[in-house]
Amino acid sequence: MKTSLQRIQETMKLFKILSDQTRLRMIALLIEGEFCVQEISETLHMSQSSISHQLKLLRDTNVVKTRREGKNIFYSLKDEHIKTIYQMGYDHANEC
Amino acid sequence: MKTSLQRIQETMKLFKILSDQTRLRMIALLIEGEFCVQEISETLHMSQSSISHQLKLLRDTNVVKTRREGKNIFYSLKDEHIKTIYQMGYDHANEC
DNA sequence: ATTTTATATGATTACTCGCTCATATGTCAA
DNA sequence: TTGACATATGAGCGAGTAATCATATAAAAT
Repeated sequence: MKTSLQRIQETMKLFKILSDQTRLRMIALLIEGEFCVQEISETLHMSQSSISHQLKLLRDTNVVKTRREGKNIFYSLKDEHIKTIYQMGYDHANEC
Repeated sequence: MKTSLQRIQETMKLFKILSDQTRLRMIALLIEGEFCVQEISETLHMSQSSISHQLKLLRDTNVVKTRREGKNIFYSLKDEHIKTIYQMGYDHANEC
């Protein structure tokens, strides 16, 4: 049985994942489909290392899943939840 | 005309506001109604100063509005948007 | 087997952010 | 107008975090 405070902590963690520009850009990209690390890195114009670090965060919080294909590892959104919340936040933040 | 990156920045700012436990507890409280600073302070068991600092952030980002009544200043949610997003995040974070 | 390519990860650093303390501002009462 | 109460705010500190650099792991190619 979770306490009210624990539930708010879970909520906080979810929003924290979404409160970074790099991660949001990744999510926005992954909404479009499945991409490997170097594709993400090139698309966002960021180093392979920082992309990998952020992807690890998204993996650890169950936002994305991976699939290996040879040397490449392909990332995609784990489910539609994050997509829904992202789009809702996006719309609200930009409708004014 | 906003660029795609600017829109993501706006989205990031919105989620950033929601990515703190104290602010989430405040929002959860203000969903219930209108409260003055000391009421919020007592309810959350936090100092008047930290509450005021966080309320300033919520004011500056148009999440809450204020109303003075004598020595007290009453805070309430500015619109239903934040409430909707908060509840969606809350539900998603806690449904598993 | 060695090299090349793709990805992951530990350590370091610079920066951000939330709390606390002290103090300022504002309102009302005596 | 002085004091008490309510709120706001600036400075400083400590904790967390995102990018970088260097290096490790893993798969494929030669």
